[in-house]
Amino acid sequence: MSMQLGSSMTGAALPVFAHGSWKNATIERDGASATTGCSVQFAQDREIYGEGDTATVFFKVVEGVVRTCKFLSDGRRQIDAFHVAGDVFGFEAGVEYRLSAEAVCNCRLTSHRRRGLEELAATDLALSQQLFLYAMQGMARAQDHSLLLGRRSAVEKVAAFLVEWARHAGGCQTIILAMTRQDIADYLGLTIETVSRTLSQLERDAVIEIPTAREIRLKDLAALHSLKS
Amino acid sequence: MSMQLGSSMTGAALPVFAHGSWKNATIERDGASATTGCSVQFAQDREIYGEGDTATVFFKVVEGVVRTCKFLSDGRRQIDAFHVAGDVFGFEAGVEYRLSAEAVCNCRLTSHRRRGLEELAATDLALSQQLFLYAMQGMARAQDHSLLLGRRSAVEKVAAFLVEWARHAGGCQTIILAMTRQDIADYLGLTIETVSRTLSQLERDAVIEIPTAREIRLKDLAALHSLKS
DNA sequence: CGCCGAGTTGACCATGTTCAAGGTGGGTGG
DNA sequence: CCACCCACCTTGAACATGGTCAACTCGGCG
Repeated sequence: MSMQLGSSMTGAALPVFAHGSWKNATIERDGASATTGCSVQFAQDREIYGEGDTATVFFKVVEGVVRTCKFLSDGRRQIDAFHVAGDVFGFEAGVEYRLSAEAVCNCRLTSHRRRGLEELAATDLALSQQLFLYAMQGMARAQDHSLLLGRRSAVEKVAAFLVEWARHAGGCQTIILAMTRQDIADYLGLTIETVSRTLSQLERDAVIEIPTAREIRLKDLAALHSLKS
Repeated sequence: MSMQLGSSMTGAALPVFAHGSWKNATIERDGASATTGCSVQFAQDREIYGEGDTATVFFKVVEGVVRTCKFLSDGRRQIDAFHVAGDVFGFEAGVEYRLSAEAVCNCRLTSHRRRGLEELAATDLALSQQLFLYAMQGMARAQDHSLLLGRRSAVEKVAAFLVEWARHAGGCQTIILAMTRQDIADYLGLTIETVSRTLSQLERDAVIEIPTAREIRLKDLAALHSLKS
């Protein structure tokens, strides 16, 4: 029985522990089911867990898209990240989830008991290192997001989002958005109207094409990259 | 010889590995100097390292304040965090520093060779777990910062900054700012003028008092907390 | 005393938000 | 099959928040 802790953790060239061959480490488990993923499904917009819930399990996306977000008391929402197939989310240092997680579309996930994994990690150095890498990449992602939110204009934000999502979509020219305009807005720290207007403007400028609302064709990738600033 | 990886990592009640007593773990080292901190000093506004530099060492603040930040090509700057005594910064998963680090004021740091630490971590489970905790807390901080930058107004941002910094200042009523208005602005994703205006407004509202520019007396902490929204 | 960098303040402006109206498309029920 | 509905999206106009530009103040230091 084996568990692979996610392509998101091994994709980039990030040699953490230079001496070891931790890369693509696959965690072998002989028999016990403590860390075996249970397959679970969530329908669109279903809450997977809420901020403050006790974090007994974490998840890996098999299929679909998940958003992790925080809410302010008045309902304002900030989406921290969209998680796609292979991504791990909901792994916490503390006892509670620090964010909420919701299914952007119908999703298949595997859930993993945290306790079991931790016990395993305590004896398995490679796994420990993998968890570390997961955390470091999460930090890097959040820091990049801060730069996006703090210092970029609406066009720059939208362009950055499209470029980022194009990678998710496998470098294809036409990207299919799993999320609504509201999701995009809450990810970029904008309103739904500004996102819509900005996309329309980009289409008028012949940088993109929007056949249907959820389908965006990137006509001028170079322009998009320079718009990111 | 021993190294303590920072109060910032052991301060909060964050039981990562529930079975172990990792808390306040002190890394013992017998003899070799690979991970022993060298004491280093940096004058105000000196660069400690730049984004893209090879990350051979990381640092722990002994005295003073350090900012870590990113720059856009046109000079816009986003400060990711201010690091105070006890905080570790500059520990990277990859080969390069992902942010720049600069001394906000005259600083004393200890620098630690990364390679040495990694070799040690490969054999030392407690240290491995501590590094993991460092990364997880860094991720949590960056995520909170994203919420601040994306979904809050100028007053809310400034109020949040003051409350946060009050903790750094040991819960004292009067806080001494090590950083300039420009630093605060770049941390909050605002301009220097907006920060200044917002502080003035808070003073007019009798929430704070500003005896000198770098000294802020928090008169109404409850009001500040509610302004954070 | 005068300079200089940091901070403050004001007037104007631009970007993005708010509020409101209309469009579009997929699904359901007659 | 078509009509209707509803959620999602787009567009417009007025508005507000924060940015820009510029003048001025303050305090430290030669």
